[in-house]
Amino acid sequence: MTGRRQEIRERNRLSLIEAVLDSVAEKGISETSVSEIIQRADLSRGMIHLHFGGKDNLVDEAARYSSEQYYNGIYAMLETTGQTGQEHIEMIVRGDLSEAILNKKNVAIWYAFRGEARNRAAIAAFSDTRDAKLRNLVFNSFARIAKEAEIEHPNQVARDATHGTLAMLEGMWTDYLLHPDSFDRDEAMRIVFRFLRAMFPKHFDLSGARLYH
Amino acid sequence: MTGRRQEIRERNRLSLIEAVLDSVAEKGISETSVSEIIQRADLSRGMIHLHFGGKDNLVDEAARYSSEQYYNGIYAMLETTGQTGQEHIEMIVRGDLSEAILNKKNVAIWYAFRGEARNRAAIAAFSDTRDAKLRNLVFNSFARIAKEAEIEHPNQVARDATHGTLAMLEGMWTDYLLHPDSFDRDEAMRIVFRFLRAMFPKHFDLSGARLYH
DNA sequence: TCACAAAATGGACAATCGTCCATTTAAATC
DNA sequence: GATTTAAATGGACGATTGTCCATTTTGTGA
Repeated sequence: MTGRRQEIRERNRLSLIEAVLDSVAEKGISETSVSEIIQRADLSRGMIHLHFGGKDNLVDEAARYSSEQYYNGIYAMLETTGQTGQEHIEMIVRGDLSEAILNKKNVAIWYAFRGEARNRAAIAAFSDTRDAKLRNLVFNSFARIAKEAEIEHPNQVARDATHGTLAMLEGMWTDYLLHPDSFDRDEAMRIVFRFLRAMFPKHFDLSGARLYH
Repeated sequence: MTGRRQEIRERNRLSLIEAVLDSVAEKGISETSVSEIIQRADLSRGMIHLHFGGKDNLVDEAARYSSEQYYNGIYAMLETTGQTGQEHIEMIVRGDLSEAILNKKNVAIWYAFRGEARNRAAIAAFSDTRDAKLRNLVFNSFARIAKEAEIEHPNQVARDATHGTLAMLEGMWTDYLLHPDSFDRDEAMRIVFRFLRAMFPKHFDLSGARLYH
């Protein structure tokens, strides 16, 4: 009949990955042991070795999976908006600060992994991949905006804008990490757009993209 | 004679703290074991229990020590500069991005601890303390600047400027964490001051504080 | 110089870690 | 329904973890 066998197998594999993410979010990396993982996944001890060859590989895979989820989320949002550079940027900023992406669990996972990235090549690689993909997306939008704005060094300005915007978003994430309950998403967005308006007054205002100018 | 006894005791105590920081910087928190620590400190196994009551307390103490070092560094720099708000801000930005403070070891330590902060109350508290002290310092400077600038809602603007500036610096640290060798300190500063110039054109230019206006 | 006490030592200890495999379970095929 | 085989189980294993204390070392004051 169907590949029921393989279906169960893949479900179990995914259970392990999600168990790692749950545990990392809840207890941190250093308390995410094999016992902890298999208990959360409700599977037997041997499964980690069977599916991933060892705990470290599983953790790496969980980091990869988590990174992929983030990028998919941002990318999906991008397809629901207009095609101008400023609309893309607005969507990335809004998406990056939205409840769906910037929430307690994701932030806990992301910072836990990054704290270990320096000492785990595989995790560093995924961290880099996520960063590079996003950076490229943002740069392309700013490059279009800078060209439209007819300013002097459009490439240099687009680079600065990319760098500054991503740095600010990163800082907002840290704010959220440290004070999730008092964090104000609207305020965070307003500050980012204040920066963008200063750089591209024809393209942004304090609430996001300016469409007609 | 002198308190030679106590002097050695305190030196050993400090050796343990520094051994933790070295190990966390080099191998990460999860590989910083008691064996690793005492080997680096060149002391005997029982010393951790003797001085700190246990490994967790020692790690917490190391986090506190590291946080204090950071703040002392920034504060010392502040005393070598002028007294205007914009000079203070410039010094904080320069200091925060200087080799003395933003270097591989400090960054590795800081992010490793913060990755665990969510699950360790003591570390979260020091992280918060460092953040609150700096935030207060920056806000006071911006409040003076905003007042001088005679703008409409000086307190609100000072808050936004504080929030935005610290978020950006935070993001720059992350950049450095991920790509320490290609990181460009001057570029990072220029971007921050570009933001500040946009908010307070009479007080900042792309290279820092404007003194006369 | 000796006796005292504070400090440091290093190994014993139980608990936990991650790995691995002989065995059992159950889906797929005949 | 019987046979085959891939998947899952769960305990054994040695290594390593952090704690703790009986013992040794060493600075201090008599």
